[in-house]
Amino acid sequence: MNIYDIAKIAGVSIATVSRVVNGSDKVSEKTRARVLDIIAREGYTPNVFAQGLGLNTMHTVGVLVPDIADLYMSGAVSYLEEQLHRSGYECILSCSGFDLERKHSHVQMLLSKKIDALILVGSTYAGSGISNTQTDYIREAASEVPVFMINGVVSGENIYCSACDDRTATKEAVRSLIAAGHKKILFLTDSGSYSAQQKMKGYQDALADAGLPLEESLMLRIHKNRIHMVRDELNDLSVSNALPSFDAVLATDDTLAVGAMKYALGKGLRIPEDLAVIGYNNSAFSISSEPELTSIDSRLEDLCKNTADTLIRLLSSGKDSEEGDLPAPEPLTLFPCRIVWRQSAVCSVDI
Amino acid sequence: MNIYDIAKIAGVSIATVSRVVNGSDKVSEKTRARVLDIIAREGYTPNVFAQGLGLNTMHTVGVLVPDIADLYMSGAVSYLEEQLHRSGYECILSCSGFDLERKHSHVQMLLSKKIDALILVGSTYAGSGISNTQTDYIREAASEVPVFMINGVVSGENIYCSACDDRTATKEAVRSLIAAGHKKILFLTDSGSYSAQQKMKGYQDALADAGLPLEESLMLRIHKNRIHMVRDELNDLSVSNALPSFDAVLATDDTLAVGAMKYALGKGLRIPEDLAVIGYNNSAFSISSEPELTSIDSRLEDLCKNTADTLIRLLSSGKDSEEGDLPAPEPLTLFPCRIVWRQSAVCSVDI
DNA sequence: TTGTAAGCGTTATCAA
DNA sequence: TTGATAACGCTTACAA
Repeated sequence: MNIYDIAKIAGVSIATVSRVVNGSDKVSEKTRARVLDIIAREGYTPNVFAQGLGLNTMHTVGVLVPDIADLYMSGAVSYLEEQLHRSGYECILSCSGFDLERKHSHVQMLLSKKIDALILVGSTYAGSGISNTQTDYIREAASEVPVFMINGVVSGENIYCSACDDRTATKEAVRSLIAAGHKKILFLTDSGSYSAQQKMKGYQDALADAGLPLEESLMLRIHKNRIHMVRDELNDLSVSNALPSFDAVLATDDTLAVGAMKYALGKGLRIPEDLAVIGYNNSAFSISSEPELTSIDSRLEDLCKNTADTLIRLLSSGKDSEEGDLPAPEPLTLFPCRIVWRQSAVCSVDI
Repeated sequence: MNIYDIAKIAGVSIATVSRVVNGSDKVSEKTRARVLDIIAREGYTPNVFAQGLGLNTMHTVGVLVPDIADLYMSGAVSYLEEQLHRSGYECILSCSGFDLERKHSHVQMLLSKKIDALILVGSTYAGSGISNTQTDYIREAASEVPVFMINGVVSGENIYCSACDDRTATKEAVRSLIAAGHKKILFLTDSGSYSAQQKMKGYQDALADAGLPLEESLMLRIHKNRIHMVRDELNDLSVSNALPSFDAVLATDDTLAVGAMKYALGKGLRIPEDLAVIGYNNSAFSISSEPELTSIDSRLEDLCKNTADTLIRLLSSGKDSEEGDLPAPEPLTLFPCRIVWRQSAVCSVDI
């Protein structure tokens, strides 16, 4: 059942059917009603490939995540999909992992599907910030479609970033740990991404402000972010005397924090008395653990809302252009984080 | 840059370029090399809309989940996406929620995108099994493309289901609880789906086998599956004396189980001495909690592998048809579950 | 081995 | 208000 069939049944031309389908006002009410009727009765839907060929869009957005099984990413996709779907866009989801080459090839594949825009979720796509070569493929992509980054900052034409102020948040959290009397605070991460680096800077800021020394060994990067693997890796380090003593942990992800708590519990330490723990992202893991985890809320929902809003605005500008020419979107929107205090670390400063 | 441009540069016809792109063997090596060279140099990729129009496929699969933020669904999508991507298919992800009307409209929308197949993740799409009207839209969809169900059973032409044997697994788990001396076992669910019903039947089987009475009030369906909401709902019921006393819980999802543990901890109960708890799905929540949660592994990865395999097999049959005509796929593949014993309930039977 | 040309199902321009 | 027709970029018989 295609547009010719409908036209034949209705006794009109395909142009008229097309006008009816697309809600043109240059159709008589009588014709419109009849055609609409037939369309409904025959269950006709326009062929999206043909539409795509003519209009050069299928109203899809590419969404790339390193790992959809991670609560942070799946939360982001959940927010994004909801908003985009409501505006008539569907998501082509792709999972790239953390390897640069695979990220690049996944982006290429998404572009080849003629997506209207590309969303990259997670700071891993921002590279380490050391060199531009790690993010050149993003600028390359941005020459074809607008690119949106969630919690990553990359500069370039047609690239729009939404991130939260990890540096300030981490600094505040560590300041509170220091105020509570902690002296040996372990910074625990599994990543060297832009975001992880910002957090580390915030950690260092707080230490510097308090006049505490910066100990290399207290900034620990481990390899896995699965709870038991984190626990085991800490145990291994401890056994081989490679782990300095510490009385608090600031982890760049809730799973790392829970892993650290498992390690501590195994050692018979009391939380937060012997060891205070602060996680990141305020995920469901922060309330599933025992004691429940103080965690930094990275404002994921707001980042996603902001992203979806500007995406829609950008894609629909130039269309009806009724909208009075809104100002160009910001290349970077930064949201302040919020610390959610629970039992694993208590608040001891005004924030 | 389109096929005409490449043809012109290479001094051949578009048919030849097309043949080169599609790896036809009816091209001389010399021509192929030259064309390939130009394609690479110019960075040409075929327009997928035009390809779609001609071939009536864009190599996409629709993946519908009620809620991608749920660990079960995001785990499923993770496995599926990986397998499908490897076979050259991309996923259009859509989140429908649990409302029948929205499920239907999301399926329609996916079909309108001319997907090659549809995957429905989660037993919610199987309806309650009471009436066929709840699943008619699935059979309707199956008349257009093959439909695959993950952990849901719906009968119909062109519908392929992968599920795990929830009934037997639950029965075994409850049998163990009974053997350990538990008499008042709470069956805790948030769903009336096919899968939840199978689990309830398994629960009832075990009670019947042990000659224990079936108490209506011990089969509790609550409304939310967020940890704190579960805890609070149990607390509310307890306060209003609507909660029977119980010494064990079998929950149809790990989050429910963790919520029940939070409730118990709030009451000062010891786990598993005063209250044994068994969850479902063996998700990361089962190891993030304290004590860690005994949970029934619903074999998600195997369900997804099976689904992706038969999907690929089905879609590529009739193509090269080199494959010696494999047998038709089974309409239902059932996997046995595995119980993963941790601290919240100990194993007291041979399984 | 290569080229010509029809067909895929729309949208949009231009005439009527 | 309507209709005829070109254009979108590809695949694939069929011819050469």
